[in-house]
This record gives sequence, structure tokens and C-alpha cells, in this order.
Amino acid sequence: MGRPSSKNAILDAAEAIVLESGAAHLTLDAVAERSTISKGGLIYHFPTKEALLEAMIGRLMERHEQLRDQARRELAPEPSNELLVEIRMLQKLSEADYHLSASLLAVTANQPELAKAFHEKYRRRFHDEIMNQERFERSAILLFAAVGLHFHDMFNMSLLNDEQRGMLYAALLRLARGGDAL
Amino acid sequence: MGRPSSKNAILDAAEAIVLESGAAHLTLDAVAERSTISKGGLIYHFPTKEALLEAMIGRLMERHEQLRDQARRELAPEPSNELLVEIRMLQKLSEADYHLSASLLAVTANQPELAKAFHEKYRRRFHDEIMNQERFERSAILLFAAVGLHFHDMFNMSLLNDEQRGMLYAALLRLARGGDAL
DNA sequence: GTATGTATACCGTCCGGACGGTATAGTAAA
DNA sequence: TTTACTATACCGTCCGGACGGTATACATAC
Repeated sequence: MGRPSSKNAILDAAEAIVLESGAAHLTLDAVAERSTISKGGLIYHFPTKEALLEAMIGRLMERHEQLRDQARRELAPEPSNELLVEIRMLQKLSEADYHLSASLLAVTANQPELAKAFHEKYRRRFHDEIMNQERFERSAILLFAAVGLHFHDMFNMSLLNDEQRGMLYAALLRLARGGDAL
Repeated sequence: MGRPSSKNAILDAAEAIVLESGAAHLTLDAVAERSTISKGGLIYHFPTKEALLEAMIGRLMERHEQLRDQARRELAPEPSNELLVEIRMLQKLSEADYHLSASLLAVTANQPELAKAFHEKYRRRFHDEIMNQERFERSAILLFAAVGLHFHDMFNMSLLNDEQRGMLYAALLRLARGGDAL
């Protein structure tokens, strides 16, 4: 065997379980069964459950990064604007991304070691490229507004319908481009 | 005994455990021991763990409501402005509130039944009193910005120092009062 | 070209412990 | 007599993780 996709198959299974049944049902046995790999094989690839969760977070962060790149390419003609890129990326996230993010973030709330993997890249971006600007309050408000909406969606707290969400993102993007009216 | 504070003593113990050790260590046995109440007594008051969590969420929401009332009183001379109240309330939350909110929210992420208790009141306020206004985008951006910052603090994602946080809240409050410059 | 060794990639089973919940017998105040 | 417990003993389940074994592939040596 030795198929190189075993790890990915395991991660796929783990994601599916979280999305379908919630992180509470994410057990090693369940992942093994779902990925049609024995528990021993699972442990071979991911020695501990924490290692598995770390890999799940890693893949999610990669996906975010891909979406950011995609957004950056789309916005290429415009002057470089990381705040704009970040808002577009958040807008692009799918419902599956929401649920997965929420579940994994929830897990990290009780496992501080994992939180590091979650936030490290994010922090650097957040801080250096977006926050350290002349108009700090303006950038911060726009970024936090997008993030706040994202969190609402993540935890199913938002009551916005698609139209309202669209309007809100439009307003945020306009302001991130330098628009003045709020 | 029959002291009326038994329930509160139990909830105090449960909160302390979550704050000190994380929700992962919130077991019925631990709560009983910490509150110097027997496990039987604990089960007498909270027949299931879910009932206990629900009560914890209820108390947290009550505390938020109290802080809102407090903020409303402080702002009384000004024209009624629920958006302003909400932002001030979020600013008032302590670190203990952060951690408790984060932990309980994390728990609800995997127990949808609990999420209802968490969001019901919040949703009504959010929707009816703040979002249904003429300048929808403006209100939404300010509210989501405050909430986004709050979430960052909850999950230890924010890199803002106290000065920056103060500046940001000042800007949000100014805008919520009708200020124009962003 | 066969024997030997070694690393990789698993399989299947088992175990210790924890946890939520139950049961029961008794106590003490109101 | 009901309410509000205490104290203790269990039960069934589940879970993370350890362990011993197996199959394959490849390299090296003789």
C-alpha cells in the first residue's frame, strides 16, 4: 500500500464527522471506521488525537490561504490592499468552512496548545499588514466588522439574510477601498 | 439545610472550574467536590449535565443583561441608543467574562440544543432593536466591529494592547453617537 | 539470485480510566 | 410528611492509547 493519500483520507473522514455530527463525535474509532483505516493505522499517522486536530487545523488554514490568494488575484488590478483581500476572503468562505472553523475553534478553547497552531499565521498577518497603518481605527473597525459577521455566521448567531449580508459586504468592500460615506 | 444559595454555590463552583481548568474538566464529580455538595445533592438540583450547563449559560446571560442595564443608566442623559448601549456593555466585560463566554460558547458549538438558550435573547435584541434601522449598514458595521473585537478577546486572538483597544472603543462609541469621521 | 535486513504502512485487540448517571439508605429541618 | 439534602456504592459506556503482529517494498550482501 503506502498510498500517499492515506493522511488526506483520514483528514477527509475527520472533517466529514465534524461537519455531520459535531466535534463531540470526533473519536479516533469513528475516524478510523469512516476512513476505512484501522485504528492502529490511524495512530501510525497521527500518534495522538491532538496531532490529528493540529493537522485538521493546518489544512483549514491552508484553505483560507488559498482563498486569500484567489481574492488577491481577483483584486490584482487594484492597488495592493490586504484589508480588502481579507474581507473578500471572509466573504468567500462557505458554510462548510464556517462549521469546521467553529468546531475547531471550539476545541481549541479548551486546549491552549492547539490555539497556537490556529492563530500564529493569522496574528502576523492581522497585526503587521492590516493594523499597523496610519488610520488604525478605520482599518480595525472594518476588519473587526468582517470578522464579527464571520463569527456570527460560524456560530449560527446571525439573523442576516443573504440580501443583508450582501449589502454589508458591499459596504465593507467600498470602505476598504477608501470610500468615505458610512 | 435547604439554603436557597445551593444552586448558586454549585454554579459558582462550576464557573470556577471552567475558568481555572477549562470546560474539559467540568465533570459532575468535580463540581460536587468543589461546591462541597454531594453528587446526589448536585443531581437533585441539576438532573443532567445539560441542565447544569443551561443554568450556567442563563447566569452568564443575566450578567450581560445587568451590564447592559448599567450601561443604559450611565448613558441615560443621552437619547436612547441601543447600539451605543451594546458597545458599552461589550467594553465593560471582564476577562473572566471572556473566558466563561468562550468556554460555554465552545460547548454549545457541539450541543445545538444548548445553543438555543444562548442565542435566543441575543437574537431578538440584535435584530429588532439594532439592525432594523434606516442606516442598516452603518449600525451593522459598528455592532459587528464591537462583536468582532469581543470574539477576538474571547479566544485570545487579539493582539491589541490596552491603548489600542481604548482607542478603538472610543472610535466606535463616537460613531455610534452619530459621529461622522471614519 | 537468493538470503538477510530494514523501513514503512498498516491491522486487530486489549486495557485502564474517566464520566454520566442510578440506586439506596439515612438525616434533618420546616 | 415533604423538601432538601449527605454518603456511598455501583453500572455501562466510551475513549485514548499501547501493543504485538503482518505485509510490502527496497536495499545490501554473498
